[in-house]
Amino acid sequence: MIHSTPRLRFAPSPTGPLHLGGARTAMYNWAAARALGGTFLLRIEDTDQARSTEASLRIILAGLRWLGIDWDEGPEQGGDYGPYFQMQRLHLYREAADRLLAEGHAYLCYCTPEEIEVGRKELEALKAGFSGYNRRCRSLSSEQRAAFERDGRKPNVRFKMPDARVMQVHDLVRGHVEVNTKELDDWVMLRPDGVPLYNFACVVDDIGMQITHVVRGEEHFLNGIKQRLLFEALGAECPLYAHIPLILNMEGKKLSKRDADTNMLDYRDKGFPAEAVFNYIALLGWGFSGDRDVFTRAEMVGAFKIEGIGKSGSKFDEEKLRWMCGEYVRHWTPAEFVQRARPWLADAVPTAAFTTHAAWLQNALACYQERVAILNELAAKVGWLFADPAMDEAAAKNLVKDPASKQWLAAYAEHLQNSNLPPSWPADRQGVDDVVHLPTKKDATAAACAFWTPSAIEHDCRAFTETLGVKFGHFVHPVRAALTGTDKGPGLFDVLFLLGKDTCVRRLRTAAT
RNA sequence: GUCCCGGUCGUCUAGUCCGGCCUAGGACCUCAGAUUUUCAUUCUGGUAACACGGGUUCGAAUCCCGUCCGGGAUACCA
Repeated sequence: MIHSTPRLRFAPSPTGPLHLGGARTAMYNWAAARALGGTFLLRIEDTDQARSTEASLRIILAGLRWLGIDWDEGPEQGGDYGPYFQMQRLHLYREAADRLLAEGHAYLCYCTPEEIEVGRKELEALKAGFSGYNRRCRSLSSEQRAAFERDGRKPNVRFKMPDARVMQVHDLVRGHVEVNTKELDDWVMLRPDGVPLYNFACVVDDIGMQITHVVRGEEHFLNGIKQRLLFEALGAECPLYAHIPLILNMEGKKLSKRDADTNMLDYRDKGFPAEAVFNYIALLGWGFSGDRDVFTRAEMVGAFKIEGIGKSGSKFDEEKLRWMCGEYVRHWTPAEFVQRARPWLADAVPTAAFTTHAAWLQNALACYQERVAILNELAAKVGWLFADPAMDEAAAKNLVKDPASKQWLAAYAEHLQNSNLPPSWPADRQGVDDVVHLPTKKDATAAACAFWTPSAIEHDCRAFTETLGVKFGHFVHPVRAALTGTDKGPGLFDVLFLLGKDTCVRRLRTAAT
């Protein structure tokens, strides 16, 4: 190991939001740093001035925070190895470039883009395989150089690649790989305006920030070769590299806007639990164990090894992500569920329900905890709790399936009128044991409180259907339709309990007419 | 074109390094059943894979070679 403490980084360029792939890269670096007891830092690669924006940076940082990926050094955090924005480190690149120039590892290139293109075409015509920059400026005489300067040409700084050196490298994920440097260009390190290009800035900073491990997408594999050479030229030891496969869509193509939300914050805003998204992303190329795939961040850190990342590409599966979300939602306590769902309920639930009728609301929402995976699905389901619902098609059908059902409803309305059904929200429900946490504690006994519990209501209802001479199974469907306007949802007696006497009676009578 | 990497159920993967414990395990999806007042949850069970062809070996998903397919790279983007 190069440095005593492992130091890892995530180095996004703020040219767009934090997407799935970036989130995974950040996560693996983060997890490795935490697992190794090292430092995780953020470095902002903002050298693409045309595309970098402040807004993107904010979105990236928010996305990371949302996923629970925290950094020890970087933006809004500081640290001893800053600055952490590349545009604030230009002098460091200039220095390194001068050194490389002086030591003969780099040279000035005066070629115009057009000239480079012409050179490339010529090499291509040779059909010798590799085609790139023809290295014309490598061997410029001082006269030629002076002539270019007189023409007002401003030089790039190019790195001198070895002609045909076989690089034997070890990649933490790919293992032993050999690459011949003849496949590589003399690449540009520094532009005339002093702004560095990716490979150069990356290495100068990895040295400066004492990075020990680099986990990044496989599109950087060849960059890794260029970078190793640069580390060597600069007399520094290079970090351990791990190049991981990309995330693909279900067709095996590059993930696009059509396949998944490209912005992590979209998942947040739709109500995907962050823990679930984190958990799911972790699984894209890494396995917790042979027989478990639900785990906490801490458990991941405990089990994570860079070498354990898979070599084959993985496809993003929305269905499994959705399942994972449900898995997390169901494990929250009812109180937690209310609290976490609240932002998505602003329009669907009256504020008073959260404050003066919190216990009642908690009961009501608890009924949906196993029926919802993504929080934005909730609002559309709970309307019947607060306002007389419109009847959907399936419910309307259930209402008329049996010609006698309207009579049942009318009779049941009368029956409930004289019953111990709890009062309706938002009327005073004092004395009602609203803390039964439906639907998990249906067995609370009727004797325990002044008003009926769901199980007591059911008991009574079964008896009632008998006196009515109707099969219980037939009876419940029209009642559910009348009360909720749909044919799905919580247990019917939870519905009655939550709605209370006045509302139930009113809706039954309305449906009976 | 050239170079690099990969290929286990439809999907994510375990197993591959150190061949036998793999008649290939788990999860999602799907199907069937159970529970049930609906939906959902839960439970039980089923379908489903070592890309193909050659080797090596007593024995190969695991090692070797070839083929095919997929991905990545080949910038004054990162």
